[in-house]
Amino acid sequence: MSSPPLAAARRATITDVAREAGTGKTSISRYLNGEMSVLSPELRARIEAAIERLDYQPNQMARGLKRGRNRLIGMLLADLTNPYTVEVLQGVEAACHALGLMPLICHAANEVEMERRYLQLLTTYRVEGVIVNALGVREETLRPVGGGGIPAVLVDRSVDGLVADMVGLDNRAAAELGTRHLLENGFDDIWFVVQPFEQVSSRQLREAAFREVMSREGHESRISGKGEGGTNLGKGEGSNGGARGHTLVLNLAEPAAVERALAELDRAIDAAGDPGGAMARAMATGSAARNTLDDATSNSADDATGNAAADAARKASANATGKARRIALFAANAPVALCLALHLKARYGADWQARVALLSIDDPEWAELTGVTTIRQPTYEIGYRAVEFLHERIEGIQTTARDCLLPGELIVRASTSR
Amino acid sequence: MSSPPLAAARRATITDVAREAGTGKTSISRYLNGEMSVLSPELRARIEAAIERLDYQPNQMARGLKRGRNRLIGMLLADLTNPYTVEVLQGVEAACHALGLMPLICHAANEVEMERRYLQLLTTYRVEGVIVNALGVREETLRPVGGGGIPAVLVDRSVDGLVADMVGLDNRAAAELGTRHLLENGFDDIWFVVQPFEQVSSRQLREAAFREVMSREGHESRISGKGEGGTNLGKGEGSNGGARGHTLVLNLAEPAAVERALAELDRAIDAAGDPGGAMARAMATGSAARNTLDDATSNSADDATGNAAADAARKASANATGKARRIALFAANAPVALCLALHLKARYGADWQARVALLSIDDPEWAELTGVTTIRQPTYEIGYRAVEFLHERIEGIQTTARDCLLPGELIVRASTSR
DNA sequence: CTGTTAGCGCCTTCAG
DNA sequence: CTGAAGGCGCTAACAG
Repeated sequence: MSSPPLAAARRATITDVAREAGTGKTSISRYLNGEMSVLSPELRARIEAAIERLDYQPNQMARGLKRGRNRLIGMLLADLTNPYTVEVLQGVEAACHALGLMPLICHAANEVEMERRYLQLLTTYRVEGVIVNALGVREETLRPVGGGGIPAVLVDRSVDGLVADMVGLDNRAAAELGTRHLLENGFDDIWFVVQPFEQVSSRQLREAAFREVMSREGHESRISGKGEGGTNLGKGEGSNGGARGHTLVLNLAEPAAVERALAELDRAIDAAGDPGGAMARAMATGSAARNTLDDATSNSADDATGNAAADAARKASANATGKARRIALFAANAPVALCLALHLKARYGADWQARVALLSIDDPEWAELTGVTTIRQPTYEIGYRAVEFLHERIEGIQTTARDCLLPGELIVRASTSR
Repeated sequence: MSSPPLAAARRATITDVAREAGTGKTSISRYLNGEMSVLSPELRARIEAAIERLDYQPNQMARGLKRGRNRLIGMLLADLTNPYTVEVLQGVEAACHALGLMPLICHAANEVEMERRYLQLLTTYRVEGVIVNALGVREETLRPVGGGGIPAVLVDRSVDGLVADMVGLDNRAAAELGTRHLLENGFDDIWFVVQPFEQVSSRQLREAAFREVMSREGHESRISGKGEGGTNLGKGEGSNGGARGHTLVLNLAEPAAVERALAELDRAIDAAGDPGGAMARAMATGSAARNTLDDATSNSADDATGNAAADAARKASANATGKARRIALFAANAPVALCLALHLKARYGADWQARVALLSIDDPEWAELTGVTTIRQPTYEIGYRAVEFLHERIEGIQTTARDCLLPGELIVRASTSR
């Protein structure tokens, strides 16, 4: 009986409520803002009733316009496809919830142009602050943010021109943790695989730390996969510390580059030999590689079932100089790890882990399923802290830019454990 | 030289620009709204300059307040952890982008209370519409939406009290596609595993379709896992069509319930026998089950390496009545599939797929890696269409509530292919 | 305790 | 072509 008409009736305004309650707008406003002590119980009751009757809900836009703060913060995400991002988001949401903030989530989906537009949008909506997980950002694009503009805090990576709080993984420590683990478990060749890192501070730090640890421990290391050929492999066999380090750049945005880099990797793996006899086993059980990714290195004319596998096996046995070298891949993050795993599975069959070990920063849901060793980031806390920082800035704190580096946790799984 | 002061200066308003340009606010407003034909080139140039000089950006809140529309739409998500959700989101973003809408993303994180609060928040921000991927919603909680309230379109599932457009997977067809595939590939026992489906229409439809196809094909089927015991298994062996269907409810929100359900599944699997000799192989290679999930059914005192596996193998051989039955699991969505896969891997070792086949609706990134067969939803399109529908509603279209059912695509992988 | 009076930043008649 | 005036829904001094 009291249900409103079906046509989308205009929402009630504060004026309507005032009229309905037989009072002025001010009292309604006071009620809305919880200034109960200043309202006679009688008036208060009338207001309550009126609000109920009209199903009134205050217009946040108008409130914001008036008081100059709208409790909105922007959350700019580089890539929601990355589980890391979703996890951080959970922390952000929890913190916002606790602090009475409302996050506007903007997903740049790996496009710089989107990033620019969203940033622009956020400022025109007058959010009180932004927390930014930026992709390659030139200072230019986020001029409105940070320093002289609206408060900002960076997540996972810093941006060159911009001074602002930042919270993320302790990349140096994490990379060292992983490298040490691989070294201690006796791997002979360690490939650090990472996306192009010129633009992204966290990748830079991880790569640099990897290289530093390797050399500090007396192992040699070099970079490849950046230019065209990547043929600077196979030289300088005379390593001193035993293990060899190698950085491989994997540009996931460019299929051709990915293919080239993976081909280089394959050559190295084939050259290393087949310690566990994985190839033979894989081919015997019939669960061998179906070569789904175009693989430039395999052009043999074997039967369709396992040509890549057969090819690899041949090379391996031909190459066997005696004892095989144990090889491990250290992925700089989950997307890289996934790409590697998919490729390896396609090339070496379901049993690929017997041949190559995989360790990854980030701990995606499939890691446990696959038995891949990982370094889990404290994602939830990263998100939570970011909002706390931002909140302090919004409240006017004037500290100099802070960095919050949280430690990662090594989760050892079958892939690297003996 | 022209960089603004470091202190966060108050943003310029339309009044500032008018003064700076030596004109009235009206002309600025006209410029902002692209009414160029009504401005003398000279004035227009002055305005342009003033805007540039002041780095002016119109306040969207104020605009919205005035004209009554703010180009904001709400996007209420049940669970961002589910890859399905992220994929749909991509479509939504693309469509919003194309239509000049800005989605406010709200993540309920599987909590009904959050859902209620966000819905409330969205309406107080006067979004022009909402697209809702609801979790268990009582009509009550979204009273402000649909029918008499703000335009809404449902994604993936419908809500009982609410009449609104809805777009999602053609669940009947998808479930039939999967079931048929399993039947045709000669599986003897098919378990349809699904989260509690009373509240969620899509789950209901999938389950019902599964059961219907089974019986239409002349196979029997029954439900279990809903109550306490779930001991209604093992009766009525006399099936007519050969294959047996079974629905298992897996309440992921309750660990105890999960454990019980999985235990029932284990019993069935053990009873079915070991067609491929998977157990023996797994134990031999040393990659056998490390029992990470607490498994209530395994309490043998074997060595720590493979107690569950050994236990299972013993039961299996003891149970072998001659020819083993081939068993397949049909997961109603990705979260269920992941839970099953993790459990099976823990119990039967890395080679678990030789023993049980897994087919899942949804196509998460780990499916390809694991070789699990899936039915991929047209997620991107679902999101895109949802926004299109909503946009039409916002523009005032008056059609009766529409349903858009998109087909799923079967992706056959090793798990079920012979 | 309560109502009146100004705006917040912008858009929209309506006269110049 | 251009500008002045009024108001969107709400809050914040000021008086009563």
